Amino acid sequence: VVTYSILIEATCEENGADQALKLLDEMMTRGCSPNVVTYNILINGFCKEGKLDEAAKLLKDLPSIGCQPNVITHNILLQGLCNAGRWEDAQKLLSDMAEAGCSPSVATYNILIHYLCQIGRLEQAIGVLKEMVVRGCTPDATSYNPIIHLFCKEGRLDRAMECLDQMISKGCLPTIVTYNTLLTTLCRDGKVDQAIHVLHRLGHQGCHPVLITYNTMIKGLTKKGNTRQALELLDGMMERGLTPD
RNA sequence: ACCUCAUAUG
Repeated sequence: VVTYSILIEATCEENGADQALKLLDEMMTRGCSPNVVTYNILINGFCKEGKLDEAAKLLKDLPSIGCQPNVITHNILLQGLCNAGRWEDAQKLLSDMAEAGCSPSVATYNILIHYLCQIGRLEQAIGVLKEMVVRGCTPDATSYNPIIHLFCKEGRLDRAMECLDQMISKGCLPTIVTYNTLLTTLCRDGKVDQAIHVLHRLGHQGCHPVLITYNTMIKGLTKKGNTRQALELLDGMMERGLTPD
């Protein structure tokens, strides 16, 4: 079943999910039973092609085929619906999920937060963040990053920095993406000194600057006319084994 | 073997 599932995934990517269904038939003919992973792969294939109704139908039919959908099955469809902006259908899926006794995972909430932030619904996104905690899911950096990004986009750098402090105080480790988001905004706003300060501190949270980090900082410094310090950073990045582009 | 992939520079 693993062999066939891998092949079905590759077929989805190269020839589409409809073609992959033929391979599903073949595996069953040969006496090999697909499992939930096999079906998840197919549902994901349909979603990636925008064939959401096909994906939804397959999910709905699973129990009668003798396969119980799991949280990943639902997350896959949820992501597809969000990408298509079908928020109502996404809500419906969440309630179906609850009804089926399938508990949301961190990824479930992250998909929702990311979507809400993309469409600028900051308050709703924060609502989901709070709800996941109540429901026993611990937010991770993927939960916080889109919210920080939206704060930055809306010119609320203060709230973004607050959010960073909050995640750290709750024991959630920021990633370099978190810092790149903040550094970009600091540099754009001309607050390069503060950016430098943050750059020097991100190592304390287990993060390491990457190429994007340096390009952002160097841009910020040169914009301020501080070419000397920009050149120092160039040396610094090469010392760390990073190749300038 | 399956779901989140988010951040720049130009």
